[in-house]
Amino acid sequence: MHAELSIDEQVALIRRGTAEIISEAELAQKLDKARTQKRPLRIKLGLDPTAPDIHLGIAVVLRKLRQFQDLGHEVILIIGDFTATIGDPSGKSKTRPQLTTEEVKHNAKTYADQYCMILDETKTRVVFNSAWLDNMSFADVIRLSAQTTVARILERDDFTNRLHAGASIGMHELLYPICQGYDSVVLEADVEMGGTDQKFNILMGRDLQRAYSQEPQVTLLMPLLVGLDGAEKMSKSLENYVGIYEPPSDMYAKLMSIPDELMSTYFELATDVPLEDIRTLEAQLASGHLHPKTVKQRLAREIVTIYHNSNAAHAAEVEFDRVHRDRQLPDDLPEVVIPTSALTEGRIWIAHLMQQAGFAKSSSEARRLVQQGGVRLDGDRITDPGLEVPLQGEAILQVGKRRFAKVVI
RNA sequence: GGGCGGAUACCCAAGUGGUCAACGGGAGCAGACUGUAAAUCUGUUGGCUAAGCCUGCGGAGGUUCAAAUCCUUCUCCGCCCA
Repeated sequence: MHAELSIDEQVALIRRGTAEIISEAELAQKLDKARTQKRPLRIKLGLDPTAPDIHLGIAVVLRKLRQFQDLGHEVILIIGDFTATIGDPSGKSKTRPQLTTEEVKHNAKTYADQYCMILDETKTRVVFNSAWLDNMSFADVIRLSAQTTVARILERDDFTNRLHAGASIGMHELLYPICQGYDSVVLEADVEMGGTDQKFNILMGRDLQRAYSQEPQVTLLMPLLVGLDGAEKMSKSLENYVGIYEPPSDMYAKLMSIPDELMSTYFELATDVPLEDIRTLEAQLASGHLHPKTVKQRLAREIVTIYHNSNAAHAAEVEFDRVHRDRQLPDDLPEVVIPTSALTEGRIWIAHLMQQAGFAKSSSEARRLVQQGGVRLDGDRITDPGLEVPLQGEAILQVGKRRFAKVVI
């Protein structure tokens, strides 16, 4: 697709959004060699099958891989089914739980079903690292371990910090970077991609490749996308993520909730809006020519368009304005059917109604919400936590600003 | 192998016999304000048709009128020495 680009142009394209490339010169060299030898580069990405839902954070890396594919290269996704049983200690302050083989297999399959949303399937190979790691003998492991030193492994921040803080470090965790690095050796990877938290592991791959007389892989690191909370990196477990399979309206609303300061990062990492345009937007925001909300709406539209289409993005925007700006009811309300058995003489306690609708985990919580004025029935605020609601036909239950349900018998 | 210290709610962290459903911070939730957010302010955060009752401070026992607090034991974790 971009095969006519010069090497410099290709490097510039790849550079967008990256946090670090080790090194650009090596990358240019490899790109050049690939062109003259007509051999696509092997771009490696290790995926951790612990959290199988692809979100915008992982998409940052996948989209970069897609650029490589568009330049004619091959992507190898390594499902770390073997290494997941160890648990990558990266960025963790404590030992990760080890997954069972069954859990890993299941998660890995989900990934494989999802990556094609972003990647070009014809240029993607999916491999499981258990294919070679499973079969290593203890002697093999010892030989491999001999390629590095304890001091080298302990250079890693997470380990040093934990050691210092008196936290436990499992022996097996020390082997994690070696396993991942060995993957690169087996695959003879030309480039390994990852988030900045993967720097150490990826660099270990370079060391091991040299030890096995291979040309070391280029290390390409993407920034970790900050999640919706504006503080932590986007991750499933922190529930601050936008999944690429989410419905347009959810995706749109979630994106509108990011702090303003995050907008340009999101534009740069999660959309295809050209860098010059992003700089223009920033300038107009700074000078007050553009309202932050209009810019954020553009962002939300751009992203929804990537994973759905522009019509869906537009519809999501209309919906969002209606619910959040105009405080109207959403278009389609989830319906909650209340069995007649839950009624006493045609009435139901408000707390139980809320629980039925899934808006409160306990009647205590429901009470609190009522007392705090967060509950409305057919638009009227409810103040009495003991209220017995007479139910006939249907009613609109609202809890907080964004949870709605149509209650029917 | 020996010595010492620790485990409290979503997380961090007070509390060392009753006044403790448990200080404080973070985070979450709700309300106000907004631009949808952020920031700010306020309230709230075990359960139960509740001015009451039940469960609860790593697990299991025990002492006591009364235990998160004392004793025994078990599990897990850290530190120091070998």
